[in-house]
Amino acid sequence: MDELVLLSKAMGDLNRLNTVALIQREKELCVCEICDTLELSQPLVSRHLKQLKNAKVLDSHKEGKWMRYSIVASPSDVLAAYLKSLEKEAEALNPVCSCSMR
Amino acid sequence: MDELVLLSKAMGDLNRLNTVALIQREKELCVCEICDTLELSQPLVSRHLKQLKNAKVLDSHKEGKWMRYSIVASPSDVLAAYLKSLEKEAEALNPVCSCSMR
DNA sequence: AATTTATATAACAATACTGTTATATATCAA
DNA sequence: TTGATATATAACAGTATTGTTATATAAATT
Repeated sequence: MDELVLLSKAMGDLNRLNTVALIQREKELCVCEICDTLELSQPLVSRHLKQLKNAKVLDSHKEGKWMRYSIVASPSDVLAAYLKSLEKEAEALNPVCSCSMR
Repeated sequence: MDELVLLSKAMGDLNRLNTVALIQREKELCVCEICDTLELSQPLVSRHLKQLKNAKVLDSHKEGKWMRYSIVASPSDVLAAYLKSLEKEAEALNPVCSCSMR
């Protein structure tokens, strides 16, 4: 039950929903791409990402200087429903402002 | 998207998740039954119910002195996933302390 | 080694949320 | 009509959350 509260809280913020939608659309993104695309400050995005990882929405791995974030491999049923719903929303978001890495 | 934020926020509290689980299990409950069963104060439950109605999780109708709450007739896909997940959780909750009405 | 770049964290102000107590409203019963 | 019951709302304290600015860490580049 606590897992479900964590997930719900993680999804209860527009910036985080947009972040998840964007990452799902692009499969994998680094922090600076999310900042630039959603026009959010870097510390803010960093903290949102931490919360989404904690709620088992996102995974991350380091790639040189960059931290790459992606959707977890096996989403829970509720998360899967969110992801499906966010697919449509993701179309409305800006194209990714690629950082030097891509 | 705002609807999804509203829904997520509504589900991001253990007392509200328990309330939804209980109402789903019992089909329909009045406020005092929820207070007694979950051992929460009446004003607190009242406010949680208002938030759940606002997020389109619950419906309500007046029946004499009582306000009866139930799950909305046509849940969104994400809400449907929550409800399915809450079915199991509901079993762990106390039996309903029936108010004079039942 | 010094500088730049990417990310994370800490400290803070502003706002939002939870749960409480007190009170208002509305219906029913005596 | 008076009192009791069910619910809603207002006011409040305590806590949590958001977004900001400043700073730390870590990898890459010069």
